[in-house]
Amino acid sequence: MSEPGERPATIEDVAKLAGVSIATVSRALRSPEKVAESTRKKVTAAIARTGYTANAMAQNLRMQRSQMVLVLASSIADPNFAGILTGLEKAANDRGYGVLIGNTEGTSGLEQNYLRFLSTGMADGLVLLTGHIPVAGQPQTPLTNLPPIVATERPVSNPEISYVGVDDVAASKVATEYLISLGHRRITYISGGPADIRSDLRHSGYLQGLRESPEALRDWRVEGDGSSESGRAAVERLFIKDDLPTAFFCFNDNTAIGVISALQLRGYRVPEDFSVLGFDDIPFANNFTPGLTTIRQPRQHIGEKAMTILLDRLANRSLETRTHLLHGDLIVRESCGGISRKLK
Amino acid sequence: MSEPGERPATIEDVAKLAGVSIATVSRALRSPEKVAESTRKKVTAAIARTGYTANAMAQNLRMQRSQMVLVLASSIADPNFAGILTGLEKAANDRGYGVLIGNTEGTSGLEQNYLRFLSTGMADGLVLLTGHIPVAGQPQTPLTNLPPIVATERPVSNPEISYVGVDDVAASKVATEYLISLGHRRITYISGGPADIRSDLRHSGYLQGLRESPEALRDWRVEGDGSSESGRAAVERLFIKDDLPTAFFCFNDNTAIGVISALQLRGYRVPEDFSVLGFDDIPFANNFTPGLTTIRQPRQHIGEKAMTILLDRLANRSLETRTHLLHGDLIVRESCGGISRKLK
DNA sequence: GCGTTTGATGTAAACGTTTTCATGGATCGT
DNA sequence: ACGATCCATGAAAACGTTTACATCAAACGC
Repeated sequence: MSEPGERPATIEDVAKLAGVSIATVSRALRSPEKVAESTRKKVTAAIARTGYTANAMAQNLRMQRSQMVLVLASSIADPNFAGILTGLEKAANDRGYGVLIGNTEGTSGLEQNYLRFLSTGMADGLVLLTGHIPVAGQPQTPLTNLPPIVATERPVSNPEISYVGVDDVAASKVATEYLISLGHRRITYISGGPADIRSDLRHSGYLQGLRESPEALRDWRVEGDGSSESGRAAVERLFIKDDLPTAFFCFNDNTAIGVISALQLRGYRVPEDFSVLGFDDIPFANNFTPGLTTIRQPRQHIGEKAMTILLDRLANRSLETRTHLLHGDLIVRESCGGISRKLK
Repeated sequence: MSEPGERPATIEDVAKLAGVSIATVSRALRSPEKVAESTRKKVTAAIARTGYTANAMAQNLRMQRSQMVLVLASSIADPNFAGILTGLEKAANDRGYGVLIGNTEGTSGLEQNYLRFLSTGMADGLVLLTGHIPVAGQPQTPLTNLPPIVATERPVSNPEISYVGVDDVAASKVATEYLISLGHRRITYISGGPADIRSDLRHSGYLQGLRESPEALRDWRVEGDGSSESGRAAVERLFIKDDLPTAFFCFNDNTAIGVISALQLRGYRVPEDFSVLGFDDIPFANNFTPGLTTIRQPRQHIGEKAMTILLDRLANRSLETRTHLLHGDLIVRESCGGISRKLK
């Protein structure tokens, strides 16, 4: 029904048409068992005729909620973002929640700006992909009384905040052991920069892996920052010293790609001359030549789990904050090989 | 100051503290010129003391709007999505709007589901990245009385819907002319599948490019579907016939990557033996080896422009629907070369 | 000085729901 | 047959705003 120029039908229109009160219409929709079969039918018919849909603003105002979750990311373009968002979105939608996104570009100003969704009640909960708790610069913004928050992708050190992510330490250990099993004894870890906690976690997993095989034990860490450019730079620095590893374990796939292209530029081949192992399994890892051997982040699962924890918390505020680590599989492609050819 | 367990301050708390009516508080905030300097100061002070922030639900209910835009995408993982979303989000945020995202996965069921945001008034406008107008399967959902809609990334053929995107025809013509200028006379176009209008647009740009040079004029179109796998398959089919081009103009970068890897697998080199030109300039085009020569989509600009048009329309409903085409630059990297070496 | 304009403020309606409480009729147990 | 219980429904309050309208004092023109 609903004519072109017409305003949307309200609960009152339905009530009038069905010959009942608005309370009954509301009940027929929200708790049908409380209303007589016969009148429920009348209401249903009236709803169909009017094309009524409940106004969400009015509902949410009355019920003091928004059915909306704010997702704050420092970069939408991050290769991991899409997968995680897919998972977040799916879990939210399954439970009737909407996902509001905010791109902070790492600036505190934008971050503050997005927090308005929380303080005005337009969002009930917060998912942080930024790696830090939004700092309330203004005295106005009360850090106390925060809504439920869950961090993903990058951990946040705060007991009030749940975290869901891959088990960096365990996965890095597996990765390192794999390199050792291929015969490598000189393995460099290229870090993701000092600001990123994950870089330290992966480093410590790498150390645990090395510890299994005493002859390989050398904490050989070169600083990078997670960009492919920093991977290239790291390789160049190693060549200057002429002290070279036979394998690289990189903080992420971007770095690994940088490492590989730097090596290729110098005329070396991967995996024949050097092995390179990444982290993330970004969508492109498979299209790269050579195919990247890497640790896969179960991005979608991470997103789903994070949203589930958040919504559970929203439904039951007394729930504990949790930190939930998911397993990251080693994906073997072509960028790692045996030590045979050079050994040095 | 807002104590821990306390409920957020309302306009009434502020009014009481300032010794005025709630109407005056509202006016002090929305139209300060209507309130005396002295009382405005009292109100401001009271607001600071209570930490008051207006409840958005109440505001929006009263004002019959939501300050929210729904973005419907068929795949969040699409390499173009992040850039466009960044632009959409930026423009929306600049004007106080929020961005609600919905991942339809191409299924009509999910699509319908997300439309609830529109019909319940949780969103004021719609951005479509799906390439089609959501079909209302149920008689309930009235296609009449739709909110302002703008399509991006994929055109939608409907006069009621604005469109913002790259000028596919012009850009494809430039791409083809570039290949011709390198000396190529046998140029294949690998399509993006029958379902995608853009594939036809790019094809017709390709034809226009060929027309400039009579000796190259051969409408040589091979069907693909936009995936790298389909690029690979297209190459294989050409090799079976043993009728080979010297250059490939591909519907998108994914296809181009598939084409290149198929050629490399057969032992050919790009660009020495074949030239391959893509479309999109996906973030990875630069990291691929060889670097992809391609047409760059100004993703962020597209997003910003689309959102601007939508919000303008929201502010002034009588505005015309528009279709706005942006220029796509040719980005020259390494995947295209002269014809010299083989000529055949 | 007296109507009239002006300016600042308060009162109350409205936005569209959900839900508590009251009401009245039917059903029950005895 | 009568009080108690139950069930379906309606009236009205509440959620937190914005804004049309009323009010009243001060300033104004003459």
